Amino acid sequence: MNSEFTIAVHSLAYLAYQPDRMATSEMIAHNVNTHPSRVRKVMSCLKKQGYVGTKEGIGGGYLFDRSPEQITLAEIFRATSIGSIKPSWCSGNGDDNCMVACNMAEVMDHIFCEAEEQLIMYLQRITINDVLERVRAARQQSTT
Amino acid sequence: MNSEFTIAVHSLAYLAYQPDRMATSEMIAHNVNTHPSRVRKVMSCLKKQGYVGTKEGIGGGYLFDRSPEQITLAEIFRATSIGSIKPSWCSGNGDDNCMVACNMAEVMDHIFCEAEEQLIMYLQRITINDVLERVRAARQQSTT
DNA sequence: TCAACTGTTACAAATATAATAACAGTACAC
DNA sequence: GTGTACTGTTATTATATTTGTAACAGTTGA
Repeated sequence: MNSEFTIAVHSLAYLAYQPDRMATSEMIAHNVNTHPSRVRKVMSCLKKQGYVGTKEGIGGGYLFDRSPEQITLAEIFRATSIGSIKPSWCSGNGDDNCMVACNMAEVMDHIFCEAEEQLIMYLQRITINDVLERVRAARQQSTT
Repeated sequence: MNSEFTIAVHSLAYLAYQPDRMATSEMIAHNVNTHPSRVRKVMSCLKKQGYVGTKEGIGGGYLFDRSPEQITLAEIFRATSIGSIKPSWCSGNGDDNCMVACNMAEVMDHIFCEAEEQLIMYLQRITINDVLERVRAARQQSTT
């Protein structure tokens, strides 16, 4: 799977963690441990879908546009990584006369598509707020 | 996801399609449209798990060891591609003092792990025989 | 003992992913 | 206005992963 999903979730959790302040791409990138440009690319996508607000110019950056309890990971997955379950390689057709060779790609495609739907149903149950709660719980455990 | 899963499923469906004859890696590779060496690598793995029988030497090749109705795609996935849902890149720790930065990798890891379990549960419901049936159904549709 | 296989390793080629640089556009401070 | 600090976007380079291919030891049967 594409790691843009990870970047998006981490960035949103970071925004949820400090809800009042605007965060610049540089701040987020430092927290996520990647390049600011990559963060901007992902956040630009999230902005278009209405998940975050942005402000250009001095004092600008990113801010939540909806509440962290409303946004599920399913939505983020759809925005950033739809179709990434299916491998790019597909078993082609080396034998025109064979029923299996001719139709396997289509059958596998369908299987990967449904598999992704299952995945999305699972991600539907997790919100950005849940992620932040889990982060808090993980911290708790590592200090005991 | 790793395409070895696709190669494995295609190969097994091909074996199920002509259950009496042994198929060589070359025959399978031609049908799957890849290199015989890649097929041998995948099949070697399936052999170790007891899904297919192999015979070396003249007249050798691969043959089903269990019936196609028994083998689910979940088993094949586990044998070939476990762990491949999770992206190799993970959001690292650029900020030691931040709870989010420190624990996000662990939280995401857990999410990907559970997501994979969901996927496996879905694949559990599909057997190699089902795949062959779907191939037959696809053929049916394309001729009408 | 030869031919036709598998099993395995090593390496080259192709592709995908991530990092980085660069710069136009925007908003605010002065 | 002009400078500064930001986003948005594109292009390019570096790195990692995936796939294809070759090579050869080991096995089996004619």
